[in-house]
Amino acid sequence: MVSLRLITDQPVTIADKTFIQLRQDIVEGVIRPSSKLSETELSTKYAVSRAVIREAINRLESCHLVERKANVGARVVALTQDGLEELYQVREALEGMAARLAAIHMTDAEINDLKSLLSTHFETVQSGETYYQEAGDLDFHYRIILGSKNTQLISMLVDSLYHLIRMYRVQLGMAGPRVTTAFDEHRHIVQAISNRDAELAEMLMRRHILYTKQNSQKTLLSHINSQTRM
Amino acid sequence: MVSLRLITDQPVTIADKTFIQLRQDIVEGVIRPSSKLSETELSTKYAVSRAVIREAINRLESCHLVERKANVGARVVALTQDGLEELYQVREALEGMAARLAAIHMTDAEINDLKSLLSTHFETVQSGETYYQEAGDLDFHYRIILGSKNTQLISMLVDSLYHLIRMYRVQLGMAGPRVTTAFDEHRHIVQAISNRDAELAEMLMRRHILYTKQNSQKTLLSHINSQTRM
DNA sequence: AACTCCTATATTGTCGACAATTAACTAATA
DNA sequence: TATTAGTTAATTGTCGACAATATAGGAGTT
Repeated sequence: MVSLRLITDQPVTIADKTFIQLRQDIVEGVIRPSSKLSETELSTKYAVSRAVIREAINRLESCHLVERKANVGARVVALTQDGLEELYQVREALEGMAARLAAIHMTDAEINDLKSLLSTHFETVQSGETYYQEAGDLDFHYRIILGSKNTQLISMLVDSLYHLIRMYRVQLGMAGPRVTTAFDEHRHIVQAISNRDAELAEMLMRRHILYTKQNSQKTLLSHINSQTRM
Repeated sequence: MVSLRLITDQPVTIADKTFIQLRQDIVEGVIRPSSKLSETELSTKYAVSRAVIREAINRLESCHLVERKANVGARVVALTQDGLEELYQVREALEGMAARLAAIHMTDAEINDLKSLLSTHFETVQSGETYYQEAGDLDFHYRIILGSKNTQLISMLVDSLYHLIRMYRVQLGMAGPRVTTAFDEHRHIVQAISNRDAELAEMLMRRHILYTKQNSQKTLLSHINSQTRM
């Protein structure tokens, strides 16, 4: 139904697996930001042919995880404050629209699932654990994104933007203290979707992402200050 | 500065040229929608190796101009009403944000250029020619998009979304009667940007795109009705 | 010593061939 | 006749080799 081959179906071809492996290694910093990607080196390292590596690198370029120059080669993107800012601006626009469309297109059953997911999170918060867990937060956002039923939108967010954001999160250690506040924001968004108030859902989602951005930037700044260089 | 290698720099490699040629042929309907892209066939047709064709097809997939299935092959996307709807939803979100950012980041010189571009268009309208010319309209939108100074945003709009939209326009013959009204909308957007009113600029751009969408859908509908199938 | 030009080396770009998979066709059976 | 299994043909996936380009280093000159 949706074209997210790499999400719904498991990878079938060597190039698929290599692409996913490379992406993971880049996102998690095994391959450092700004470092060069030598095709021959990687082909021996991952035990595949250069053609496979080339295809993987091409796909990574489409995700904006690496940058290529003709006849020179590919480098992993650098992590900069401007880059993070740009990312969150795009995310605000796209995911705001996703929330708007989700309020229109999600089925009642899907909305109920979303509510029960929120309840589970609420219990987690009450039990003292930090709510803003990677997995839980991602689950929440993914459901709304998928709820938009817009394949273009879904693909842009899930296939590229989220991996880049995760790269910043993982490598600059952005756990953040936004524990209970984020939960309330989530709750209000779900309420708006449940009321089929598309306008409000978009607005609340955009504000939620704006807050998240400000928090991330603070974390990034302190991270830069604590290091000599990045 | 900006990563738009294929926009700013001219293509240097055979794969670049082939990609651009293939993209043009798909957008302009030389290669029909929903038709299969045989690698061997294309490699003989364009007189390049299969590896080059494969790389081109991979890039086309990233632009959402073709869809691939592993071990089966690639097909040109189909032109559907839902597809057009999805496209315009994404465009509204992204280009609205672009207008917002342009109001913040465009230099005074760039804004003046935009104003003089508008004046040129005004004269064209007065002289009786239709304003909503492909070239003029595109020029206007591109300047605002580039004015956002957000490379992610720019890349998404210029490298993929706009080619898809143009594919619909060209193949379904959407010239549209939105002649002078579109001009007024453009004028108001420029005014908002000139006033550095980011909020208003985004809102006006979104409405402008919404109008364009409704117009396109009307054209598409009548196009479908005049044909037995599409 | 600084600069330019040239050469050598390493890396990317391109190609044709082989391997693996899918789709179509045929034949056999219920 | 419909269905299933097997076989064949065609297409895609993968690979290693060769060609073209860029970077680095050294020789020569001012």
